[in-house]
Amino acid sequence: MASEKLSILKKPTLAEAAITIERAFTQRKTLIIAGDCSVRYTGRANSTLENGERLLIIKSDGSLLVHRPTGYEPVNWQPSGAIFHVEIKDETLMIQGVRRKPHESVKVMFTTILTVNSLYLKDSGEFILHASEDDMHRAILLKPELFETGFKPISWEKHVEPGFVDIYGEDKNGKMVIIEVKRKTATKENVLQLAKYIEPIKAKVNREIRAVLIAPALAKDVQGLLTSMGLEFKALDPKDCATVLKKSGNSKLETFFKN
Amino acid sequence: MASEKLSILKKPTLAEAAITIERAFTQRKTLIIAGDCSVRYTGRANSTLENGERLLIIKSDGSLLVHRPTGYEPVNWQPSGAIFHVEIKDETLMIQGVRRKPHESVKVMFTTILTVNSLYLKDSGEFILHASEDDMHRAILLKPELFETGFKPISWEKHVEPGFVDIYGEDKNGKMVIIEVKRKTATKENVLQLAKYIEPIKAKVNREIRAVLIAPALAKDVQGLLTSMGLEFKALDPKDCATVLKKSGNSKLETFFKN
DNA sequence: ATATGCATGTCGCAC
DNA sequence: GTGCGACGTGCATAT
Repeated sequence: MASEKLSILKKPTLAEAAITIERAFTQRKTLIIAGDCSVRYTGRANSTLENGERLLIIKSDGSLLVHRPTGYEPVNWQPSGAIFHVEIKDETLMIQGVRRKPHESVKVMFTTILTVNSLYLKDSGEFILHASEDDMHRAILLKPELFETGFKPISWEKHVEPGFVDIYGEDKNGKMVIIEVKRKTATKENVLQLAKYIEPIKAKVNREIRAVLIAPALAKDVQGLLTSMGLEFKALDPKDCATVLKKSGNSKLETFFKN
Repeated sequence: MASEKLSILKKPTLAEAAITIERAFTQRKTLIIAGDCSVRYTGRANSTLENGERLLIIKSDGSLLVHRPTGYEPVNWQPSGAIFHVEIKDETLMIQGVRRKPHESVKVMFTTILTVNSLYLKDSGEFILHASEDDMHRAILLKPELFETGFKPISWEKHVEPGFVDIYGEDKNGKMVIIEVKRKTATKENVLQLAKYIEPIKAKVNREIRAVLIAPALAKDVQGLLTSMGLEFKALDPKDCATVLKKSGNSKLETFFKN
């Protein structure tokens, strides 16, 4: 009973709730509390949230979420690493999560509690995401003609002041190519970023350089800026890159990485 | 009974769960489901999550969250606006949330369900956040000596190619001042951004210009870059700005905005 | 509708 | 620890 996998309270008193909550903390369970509360945050900024019915979720790693009945994002939160404290005072159940570095605190004050769910969740399932920017890098390294026939990648994620270059190599004429990859429609910012990367390289190596932005699309008004700065654009869909990787597996890629 | 504010199932069968879930959708309630599931996402990218015990939250506005037992962020999600579909097949309860624009889908397949909470949440409490970057703008406009005695702001959020300038004005000697405000430690990126902005302005107006970065702090290695580009830095804490605004209220600020 | 920039962004990775 | 950039970023705002 003390260590049941699952305990649920329906409309408990604050005192009853407090006991289950405390126990959940010591047993490192996941807590879900629904009820009428106000919230106060102090830390990197300050915020107040007046009374209303919300969901409070506290995980065993010390992360905290306050969710209103609408919206994808939590209205208040604490990333993992917080330490919690519970107390009842003046007909109010207060749960406080405190975190250092940065120092910040979320206080949730409940006046009424609808439910408390305390449960032990076991989860070791693997999560895999495809079609990231990194997948695009790998796909281009694996199959350089995704960019251009004759392109030979030489290096990737290369550190050059003032930052990193995603991929660089040589085209079929031996001209140096610098590639910046984006998984979303490329913006003005991205163009400026690429421009600022190539400037010092141009200054250093005394060769002609092609600077290429690879992305699924280009923002509408950016085309002009791009060409005026002497940069190139090549359309490429991250999903297509994921497909390429899927087809050829990782073995060939590892060979590439080794040399 | 049909429209109870709060219904909770403990270790229901999939069929029992499905009924409560369907009802929650039609009644626009908030759903919390805990159980063993796998998840599949298709849309801007693709992802798979193998079996494990998680929390699924579905709100009445069509937002969806899948939370693992650790971590602040949901492992899978759907922003508000999704439409849901429930079905049981092959000993599996599948909940699918589909959204258009962009077209994407999250499928959660439950093999076991620990709990279902279906609840109606009423929340009209006001949320107020202090110490945003916008608060910093307003504080400087209201009390220019936060930057420098004798500074006279002229405009803010002014559009100048290739972007916006946060605040501009004149110092006590009548020299033009361009200010970029950041609420966090300023990075190399921020410095370069400011540099990019002032170049075209310098070219246009044929006057000397002071370019100032205002932020709570400066990243370690950036000081050199900053001075080498002829930019200035002024430390300012967003929290202090919030205090300034709190003290003087908004009336004076509105007067400023009017003129 | 698209573009642009902030966020208590969070998170992971390199130095 | 700090710096730096990606993220299925989400979100509001201005055009």
